[in-house]
Amino acid sequence: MTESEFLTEYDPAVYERPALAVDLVLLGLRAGRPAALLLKREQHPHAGRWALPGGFVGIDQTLDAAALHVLREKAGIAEVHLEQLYTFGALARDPRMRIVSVAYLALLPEAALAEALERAPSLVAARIEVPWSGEAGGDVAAVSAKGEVLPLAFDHADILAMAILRLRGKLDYSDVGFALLPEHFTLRQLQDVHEAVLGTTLNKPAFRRRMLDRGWLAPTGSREAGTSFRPAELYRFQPSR
Amino acid sequence: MTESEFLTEYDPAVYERPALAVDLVLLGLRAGRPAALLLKREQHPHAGRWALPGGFVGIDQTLDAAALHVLREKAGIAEVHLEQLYTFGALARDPRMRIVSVAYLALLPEAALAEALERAPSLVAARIEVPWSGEAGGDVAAVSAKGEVLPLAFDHADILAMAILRLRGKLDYSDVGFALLPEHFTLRQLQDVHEAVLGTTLNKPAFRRRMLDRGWLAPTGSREAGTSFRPAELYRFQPSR
DNA sequence: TTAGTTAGATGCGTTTTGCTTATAAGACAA
DNA sequence: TTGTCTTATAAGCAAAACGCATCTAACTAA
Repeated sequence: MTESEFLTEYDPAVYERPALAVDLVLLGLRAGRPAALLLKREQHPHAGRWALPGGFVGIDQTLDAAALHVLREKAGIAEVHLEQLYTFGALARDPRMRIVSVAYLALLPEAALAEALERAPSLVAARIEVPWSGEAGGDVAAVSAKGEVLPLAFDHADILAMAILRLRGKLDYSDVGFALLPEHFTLRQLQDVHEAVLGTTLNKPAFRRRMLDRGWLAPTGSREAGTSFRPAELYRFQPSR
Repeated sequence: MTESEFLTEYDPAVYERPALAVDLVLLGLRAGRPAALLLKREQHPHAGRWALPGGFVGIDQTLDAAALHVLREKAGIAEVHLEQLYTFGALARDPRMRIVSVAYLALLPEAALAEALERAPSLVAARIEVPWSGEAGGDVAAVSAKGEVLPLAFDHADILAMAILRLRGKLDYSDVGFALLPEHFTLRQLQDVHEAVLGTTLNKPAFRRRMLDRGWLAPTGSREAGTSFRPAELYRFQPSR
């Protein structure tokens, strides 16, 4: 959009249009590490490689709706944090035809991740390793539970890298961290989420203070159960006062 | 992109595709306030309203290339900071047909902004006002030099809002601020940029210390000229050490 | 020389942060 | 019942960051 001359002269049928798709990074934590849900490609191109779940954008579908559709149909989940990441438009992203893809980031609490794995058996959770090269964030690697490096299809390594980097960047000034936790959680669990995403360890008292001072945490009054030591207070996320 | 079944069954010719465009927020500072370059629409729809310069994405054009093309053709500039902002895909953004638009943010130093106004006489610089509603950032308003509120076309108010918000968010942890300055600049000019973007005043000694400690500033040894008072040291931006 | 103006530096109290240490609360075993 | 183990939570303190007022430097203009 879009100057007048351009559009009035523009006949939609004349110019070939790129196909438009969405790709979803379904991100959660497994064993204290970031993990994404991937699908093994059976057909060419990139048969045998691992891809993000995705789908085309219908002519009467918003981008968000297309992403939600993929979330429901391919992962069997809804009700998770979903945000647009970035749009990838390299010419040869897909060897078959020109496809521009709007990447989305979905954040799954552990339960949602397990549920997705159950409902969609073709999905596999792969640990995502991001070398801490300063801030640049070099090449990511997807690693299976057995420790094998999974080759990624298309430009999906770039998309995964951007997802992790975005998450890292937003973590301590926004409330995205809570999207990876169940409704009730302890401060230690919240810190584990931050440490997993950042790939570092954090100072416990400082982290507690910072989080409590934010005003986002409401104590529930109850405590975690099943520990063999002092149980921690359970908190709820309370959006901005 | 995109599961195998989906794609092999997908015949590009069968499904109607959204048109794909780019829209550019050409942002600079005028008289200490953020300003964007807008075009008055002459034709329907939204004739008489003001729009961001934009254009369609060619089938053999990357998104960045399409944005650069608009930058050169419609504003007569190149060599400015250009980054992808967000992709807008509401169904009725454009009443004529379904157009998905990838928004880009270009940051123009004062000289580039003036140059664009000269080379593309149809462009008008409009001050962008963003109410400081917490962080949410309510409706933006584009205001002409004469103080008139310019009605914006399509969803371009949303795009402008996102541009300003993104800039505010990145300002103090990234180096985007320098993209709005000439090669040599004083600390006061840098502070003016930050104050203009944030819409607040900043503490001078604290700002100086913070900026100098970042290690991004290299003193040139020369000083500004033409002042009727003590001239300030000129600095250069030196990317990350 | 003096007044006016802004650059740049200094000093200091307050707040934030990192880190260490102490106390509290539960399970469990003796 | 009591002591031990483990983690939660709180308290204390030094270092760093920050906000703010003030002081000095450098230049023009009269």
